Amino acid sequence: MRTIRIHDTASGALQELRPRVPGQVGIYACGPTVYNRIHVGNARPFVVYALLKRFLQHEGFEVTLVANLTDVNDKIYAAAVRQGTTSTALAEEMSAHYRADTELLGLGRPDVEPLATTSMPGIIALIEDLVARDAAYEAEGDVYFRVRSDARYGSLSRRDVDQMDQGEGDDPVGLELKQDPLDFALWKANKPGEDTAWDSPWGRGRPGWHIECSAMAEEALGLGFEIHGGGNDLVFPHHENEAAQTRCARDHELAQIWMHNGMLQLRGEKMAKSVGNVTALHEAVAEVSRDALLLLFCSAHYRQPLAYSEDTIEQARGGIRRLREIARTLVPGPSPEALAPERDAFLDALADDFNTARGLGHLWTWVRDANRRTAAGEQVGDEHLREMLGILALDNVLDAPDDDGPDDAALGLLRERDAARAERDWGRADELRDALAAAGWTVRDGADGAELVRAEDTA
RNA sequence: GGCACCGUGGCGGAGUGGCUACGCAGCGGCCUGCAAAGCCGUGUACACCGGUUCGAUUCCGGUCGGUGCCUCCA
Repeated sequence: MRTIRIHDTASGALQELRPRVPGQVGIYACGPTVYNRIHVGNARPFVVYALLKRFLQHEGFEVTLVANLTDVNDKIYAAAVRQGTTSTALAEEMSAHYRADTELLGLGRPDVEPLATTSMPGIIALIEDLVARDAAYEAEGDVYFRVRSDARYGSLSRRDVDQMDQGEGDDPVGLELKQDPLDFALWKANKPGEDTAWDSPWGRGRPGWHIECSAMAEEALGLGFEIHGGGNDLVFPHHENEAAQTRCARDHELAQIWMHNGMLQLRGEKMAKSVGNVTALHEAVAEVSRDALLLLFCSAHYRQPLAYSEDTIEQARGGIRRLREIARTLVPGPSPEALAPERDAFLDALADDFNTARGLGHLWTWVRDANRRTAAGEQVGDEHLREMLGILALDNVLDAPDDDGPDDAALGLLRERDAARAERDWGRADELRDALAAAGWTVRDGADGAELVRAEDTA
């Protein structure tokens, strides 16, 4: 079990992972608001935290990963009205899409996937506690959080409350009810056009955006859990508010480490629904392949912006091809001890703020050294590589495809070509190679004769 | 305007006070009938200007440029 360090946004420094209960780690990752299908950018945190969980498990930790879905929200109401459906139907439809789309990544499910709509008792109880402590107040059926009641407000995003632009752009009603423009809604009274509402001590209504996460995270993981994650666009206001709510209600911090991933960028700009430059996740998986997409996500440090472009996608595809290639020459079993330092360096890199990019450098060095040994006639065991790729959920590329090998027709052509080559009839041999290529097979001539490789693995 | 982050060789992308990251592409070579794959070799890279230092891409200050957030956003 290595010492794990993770960058904490609140302190701006690496923090050692120190679980409340030794060996047990809770991670809460903010998921999407389900009003349309998620895009590749939304997949980055899903991937980062799923892989972090795998790495921590590899290191011997027991990990509980919680990823919520926001299924009640202004955006959902608005989209439902536009589409002539109910917000409940829309949220359910998009939640199902979200599960199916993320399932395409082949990373399993988070251990808990709470919904705001099924967490109302906890949400309401938390708001009641805040009101009882005078950290929140009711106003005509709304409840607002009193930002200035939290002396540490702004500490996560390093903002000075008195320097902040004040005002809530699109909610003039709320502005009148607030005692301070900085305050934000914990509970919103039901309004015309909103087709869902829940009973509360303040009348029928629904929760604000931030309170659900405070409630659901505490319910699933307790207070002071190890890692709270999400995209860095959530640092303010979402996570700042989440932290403030729990702090004021519980006199305890919600999480120990606030971890934030960088944005996926398309042509230098954040990929976002609001920018309108999105590629749907399910389309990206279909076009890029699940394997290359994961490798692409690992190619840069999680905190850095990641360019999603023809070039970076092609490079990721090339990486997968290279792995498939070496898989053909490795044998099952232990790897040479001399290669262990690269495997260890890979693991050390992940332990140091989950630096997958640095880790991959060592993985590629391992691959090169293994290829060198193979070329020298050594049988190289795949154990190290399988271990490293397993953490990245890419060990599948080492396994032969389940579908059938070359059919009789292809093998016949190969035999014919062997015969032509034996007669040094190069013209005929090349024709047959072209015929095999047309049938989807790439010919590899080696010391032990020719073999066929699926063209999709080499193209 | 405020806060945060970033500017590394053709591209992507780590990292470090002095020692090859790594990958892709290119070039040369080995192997090969040719090719593919693999291997070997190959790049006066650290935005600019000052400062600290024996020495800075790395630390400090400034300039320029970019990205994110500033109550919709992963």
